[in-house]
Amino acid sequence: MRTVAQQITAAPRAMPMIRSEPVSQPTSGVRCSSCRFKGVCLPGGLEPGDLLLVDSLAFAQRRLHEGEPLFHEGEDARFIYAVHIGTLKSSILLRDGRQQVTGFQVAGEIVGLDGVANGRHASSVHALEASQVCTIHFAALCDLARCNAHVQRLITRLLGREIVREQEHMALLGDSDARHRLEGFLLNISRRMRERGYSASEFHLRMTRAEMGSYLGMTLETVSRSFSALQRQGVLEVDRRHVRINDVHALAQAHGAIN
Amino acid sequence: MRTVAQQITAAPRAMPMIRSEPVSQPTSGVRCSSCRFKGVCLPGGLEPGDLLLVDSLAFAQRRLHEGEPLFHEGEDARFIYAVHIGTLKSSILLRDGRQQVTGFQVAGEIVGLDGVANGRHASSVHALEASQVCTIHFAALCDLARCNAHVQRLITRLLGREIVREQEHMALLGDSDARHRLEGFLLNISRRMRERGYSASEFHLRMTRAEMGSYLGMTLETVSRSFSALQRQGVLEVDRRHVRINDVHALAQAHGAIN
DNA sequence: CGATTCCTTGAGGCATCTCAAGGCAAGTGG
DNA sequence: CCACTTGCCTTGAGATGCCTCAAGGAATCG
Repeated sequence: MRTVAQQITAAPRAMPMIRSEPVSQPTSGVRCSSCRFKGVCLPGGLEPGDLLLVDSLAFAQRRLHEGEPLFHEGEDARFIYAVHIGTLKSSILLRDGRQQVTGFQVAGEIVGLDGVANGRHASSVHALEASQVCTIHFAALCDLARCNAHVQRLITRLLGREIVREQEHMALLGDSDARHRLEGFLLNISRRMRERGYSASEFHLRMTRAEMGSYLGMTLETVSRSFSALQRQGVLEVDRRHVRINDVHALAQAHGAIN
Repeated sequence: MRTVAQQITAAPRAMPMIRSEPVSQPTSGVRCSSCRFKGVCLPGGLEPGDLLLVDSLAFAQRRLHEGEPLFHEGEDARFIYAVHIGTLKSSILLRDGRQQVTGFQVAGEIVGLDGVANGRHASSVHALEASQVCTIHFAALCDLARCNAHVQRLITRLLGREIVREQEHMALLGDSDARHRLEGFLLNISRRMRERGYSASEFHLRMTRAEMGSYLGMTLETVSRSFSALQRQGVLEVDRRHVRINDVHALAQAHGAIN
């Protein structure tokens, strides 16, 4: 239990609370409870009562054009963002000036969590297509957590999942074979598409070969050649960014088992 | 560098390791407020009053022999752990059965955060030398957070820092040149040694060439050759696991600036 | 229609991997 | 105390998968 006094003194000192600050055009008032992605997104696993609590934050929306940055490495990090429509890409700057892609985010996924450690973003995020995000004032969310253990657990899980996701990425990068890395990437996309009600076997990639390559630790030429090789093997059919996996289950089996 | 851990290593004779059996019984009652690492460890940045609150958890200690596991991938994750003495290694199992090292932890660093997402550890942790950890019941820590916003912020920062740390590791892996990756690794160790009051230029590595290689995405032979090359260049002197960097500052400069 | 961006494919080079041999230090057992 | 074993490291030689460089095709756009 906490006292009212603690609640008052502790809250505003950490971060100034500016709730629906108009970063761009605030299409204010989007609520999780009526969002089609509530199952997989921020409030995933929350009970109806707690969901209403999160609704009270009434996330402002922000639209992004293709290529537009959401935020840059080093910038002030007061918000985290949930992808509502579209696809984003996260990246970090390497010491030699190259950009390393650390992730791709689709609807229902969260970006900006790298900023909660010290209030500065450690990565940059750009839109790969016309997109829309919910801007979530992190301090406000934390305030909710103070009144509600479920919301507190939510934040912890959110950050914890991000840690696991990054570990999975490292496991992917640990694969010594370029073709296998691409397979793993495509299977990952496939699963996320399925979880969102889209086809697991046929989808449209939103990123360039170079961006895939950066994410997977290879050059764009090697990505291209790996696609061609997988097509020759009859694993998939690829036409530019459109991919059809012939047998997702078989591929997953083969990928998991064989070297 | 002489650490406390080395004094301990000499004493006990090697004994057969039985996997799941806890070797130590909790030496209860270790408190953060009297720990030499309180500045860099879990309670870093906490004010004295809040520190006493964390003290109330009175962490049980657990001793680990060299090579002994702290926990395994897939196991129930109710605790997180702070390294009190010694060095740990975290790793994940790749789909081909190989073990990929994801991190090394020294005194004052936290392991087990990958388990807070869904209550199962996503990685395994082993002791690289005789070590000692504080076992922190995560749910109990979260309970404290409910009474105290600073502790809540502490947990968030803890998880957030882990996210940033993993991103830094990915940035390291993104470096295309093996020698540069090794340099980056040594500079990282150097910084952590300095932060703990040890020499930044001379230290003893606790892991094998193979473990370094796994962490850095190269074979043990390439690690060895890279060490030799750096020695030939006059950057450092290496004798087995003992490393002396001739000019840390110059190396950091060169590493940051040049390709 | 030219400019641009993205992708594919080829040829050659090279950094790293693989395989192999040997050295050193520490532990083990006679 | 000394052979023997074991684990770890170093170095060499050859193989290779990926990178670099280069050219050209296809879609998109102003």
